[in-house]
Amino acid sequence: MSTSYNPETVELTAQKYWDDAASFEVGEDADKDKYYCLTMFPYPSGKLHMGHVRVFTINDVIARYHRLQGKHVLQPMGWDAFGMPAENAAIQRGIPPAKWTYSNIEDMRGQLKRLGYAYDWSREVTTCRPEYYRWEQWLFTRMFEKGLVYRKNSIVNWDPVDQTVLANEQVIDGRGWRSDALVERREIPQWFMKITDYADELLAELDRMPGWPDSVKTMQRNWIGRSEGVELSFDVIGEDEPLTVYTTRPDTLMGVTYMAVAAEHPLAARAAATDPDIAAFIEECKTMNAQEATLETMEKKGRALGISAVHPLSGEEVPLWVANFVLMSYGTGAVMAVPGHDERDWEFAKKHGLPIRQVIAPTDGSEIDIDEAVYLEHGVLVNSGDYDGLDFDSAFNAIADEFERTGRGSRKVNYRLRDWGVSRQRYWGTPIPIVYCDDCDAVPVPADQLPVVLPEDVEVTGTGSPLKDMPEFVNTPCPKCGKDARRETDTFDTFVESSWYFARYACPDSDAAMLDSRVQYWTPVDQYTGGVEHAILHLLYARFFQRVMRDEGLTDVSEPFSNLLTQGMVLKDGAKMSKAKGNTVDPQELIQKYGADTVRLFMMFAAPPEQSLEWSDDGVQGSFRFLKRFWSAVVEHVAAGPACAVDRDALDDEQKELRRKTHQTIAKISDDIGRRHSFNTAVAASMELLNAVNKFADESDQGRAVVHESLQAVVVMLSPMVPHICHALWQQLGHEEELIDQRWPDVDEAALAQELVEMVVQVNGKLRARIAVAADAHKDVAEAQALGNENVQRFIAGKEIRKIIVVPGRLVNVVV
RNA sequence: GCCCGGGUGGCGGAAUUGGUAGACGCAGCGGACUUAAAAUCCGCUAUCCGAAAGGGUGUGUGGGUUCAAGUCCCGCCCCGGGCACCA
Repeated sequence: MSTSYNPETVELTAQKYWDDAASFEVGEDADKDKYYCLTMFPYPSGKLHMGHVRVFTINDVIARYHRLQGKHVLQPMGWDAFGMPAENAAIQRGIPPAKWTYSNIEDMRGQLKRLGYAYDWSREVTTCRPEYYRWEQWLFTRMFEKGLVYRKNSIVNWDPVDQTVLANEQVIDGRGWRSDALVERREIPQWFMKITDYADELLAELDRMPGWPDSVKTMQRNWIGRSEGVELSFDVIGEDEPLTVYTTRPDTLMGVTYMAVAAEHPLAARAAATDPDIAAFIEECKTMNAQEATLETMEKKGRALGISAVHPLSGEEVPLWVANFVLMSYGTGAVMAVPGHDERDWEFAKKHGLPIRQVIAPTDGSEIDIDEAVYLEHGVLVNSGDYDGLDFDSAFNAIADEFERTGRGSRKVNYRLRDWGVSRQRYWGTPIPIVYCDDCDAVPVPADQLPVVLPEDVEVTGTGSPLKDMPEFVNTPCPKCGKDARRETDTFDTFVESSWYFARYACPDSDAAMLDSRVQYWTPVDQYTGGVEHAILHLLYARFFQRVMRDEGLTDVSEPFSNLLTQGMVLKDGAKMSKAKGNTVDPQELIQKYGADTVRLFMMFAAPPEQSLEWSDDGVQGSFRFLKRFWSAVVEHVAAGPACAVDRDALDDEQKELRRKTHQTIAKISDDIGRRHSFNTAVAASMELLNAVNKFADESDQGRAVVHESLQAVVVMLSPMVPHICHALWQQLGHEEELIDQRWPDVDEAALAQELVEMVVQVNGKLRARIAVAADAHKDVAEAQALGNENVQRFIAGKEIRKIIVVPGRLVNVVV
């Protein structure tokens, strides 16, 4: 073998070996301890970007590490192949979405292979294939039978020029991205999945998921947003139907000075019929962006409707308003307003000159001015008649009891979480398996008629819907009565595909059922890795789907992912890499220049996985330099002839010291990778050990033996990150058996023992000296040695020692 | 606006349970090798004062707790992610 490091030769050789030996294809072996290591599968956008390289490398390191720990590891890969970019490419370049997608998959698979990831390619899953999506169509029809899906009207962004529905990101400043037309809010019937049926379970289980980051669990808790409140009704003067509202603050009920309804509310519509100003306001609300971020930050506007409700406790009349921040689709489409104790109500009242009434006072008896500032805390009731003096809990219960007694309201648990709207008015997605019949209404497609195949040979123009224009797709007999009927032309949200692919990897070829018994062996996923941007939606939908599959009897598992690692983005010049900013770095070019191992190493070394990673071309150079040094250290050591075994009793002090460093490093890297996922410090520790080996110039038998032990350990421990070079160096070190089948090195506790340890001495918390103390020395000995130190004496001379703190093996702090 | 993160040398980052701030690497500076350059190797490198020994300052910002705070608590500023049709 040549003495200089040639990454291309080394990497292609290793990859060919793994390929020929099918090293990473795994079956279900009941005697082995399985480890399912998964990364969020990519959208096949055309080319791998650095973000992909980062997350895939992180996951590959974890997978290869666990294999060296003796686990039976499954690491699959596949494609989240439906989605908008394929349609955009079709519009711009006239290539059918299917053709574009399949060709991207080919390219990206090649790139992944060149990076040397330990994937079981025999399990590859592609979501735009009928053999995949037929099973989610099937599950949808099962959910239909169980009443877990339903149809209701909901709002979409309608582009009146292109006659099409736009995604939020396609609406720029209220206008369509292609047509520049003013986008309208339009209500259309859409399919929903009842994720709220599982809200309690999804929430409760978070407390029993130690393998997930607290930040993600908190985000999901807040997203589900369980609240306990009271639903109560207000009579409306001149109306038969009372107005129902939900509040979590019934204690502030006596502070209600007005109420607000949504623009689409029937009461508002009735008022608009006679009042052109209200009609114009409602019209204005139609062009309003419905995104939560916009709703919360926009100017709060409203109009008085000229009608009043009756306060259920005081009998007082409170005016009714229509307001742009109340949405018909959330809750009852109406809210009670307590300007004294709600931020938004306070601002609205100030703006429109509505009365503000204080009904809560601070518990400590201090005075507040409700005209100056809103008071949001829980406190003691005032100006509330019989309820005066009660605290939050007593008032809540007293008022809730009163409403339940009179039948005008009841306690209610509410969730911020809304049901999952899965309908998309797009071509490139899974057809929703429903047929509309004039007699039988919406009929699910029977299992034996699935899949409903998406026609792949289409022309996408960006105007209208391709499926609607295909009579051969749309026209079909009703599965129930046989009469002429029409297929649903909407497709699923692509989050549906990504909500169960992790289970399908266990049995990708199962053609008799969605999942088969192999799923019992592999799931749950032991380690799941992906971007934080998926912390809520994808991960919550996947947790929901897992339970739906469980309740369908397909699996016993409730939680799909035991451990979760959320990785940060790859930045360049402080910003996310994007074509628009022109700050992208092509992994392909770097691999050609330095090899896959250098790219992988830099990714692992430059930042801890959870943080964003700042790209640096110079840093890549440094990683390449390190691999060259690593290569020559091993090659030169081997060239000097064979090394004998370490004889622990025959080592001199320096040999002992290198050996201590070796075993300290083994302990550190094991912890860094296995427990902390701190790959950057694991790499740094390897560099330190290699630096120590390079400085160690002892050609004696035991000297070479100790070096041999170090190098061997580094080769094994770096192999999860840089598998190709380690594969070659392991052979250089004279091994016949393959590195991927080795075991992680063990720590020799005896080698860690130290006679002297360094302790620092502080005076009043400031570092004044370092002393060497026997490792097993008593506190008093360390204390005496510290006080005897010359520099310490300078700072304590003539002062009274008030206290001495000794932290064994670490420091002595003298307080004067 | 709300929820979740983050802020440490010229740069990426380290400091794991409140106990030596700046490991490791990059860049820079000095040196060796070379006809020269590249590559490689060796040394220095938070900052200020000092010849040195040593000392002062220092982890976005203002307070607080503690013998001891990058780490814990309270307020503020800035940056990033998510907010239900980007994936």
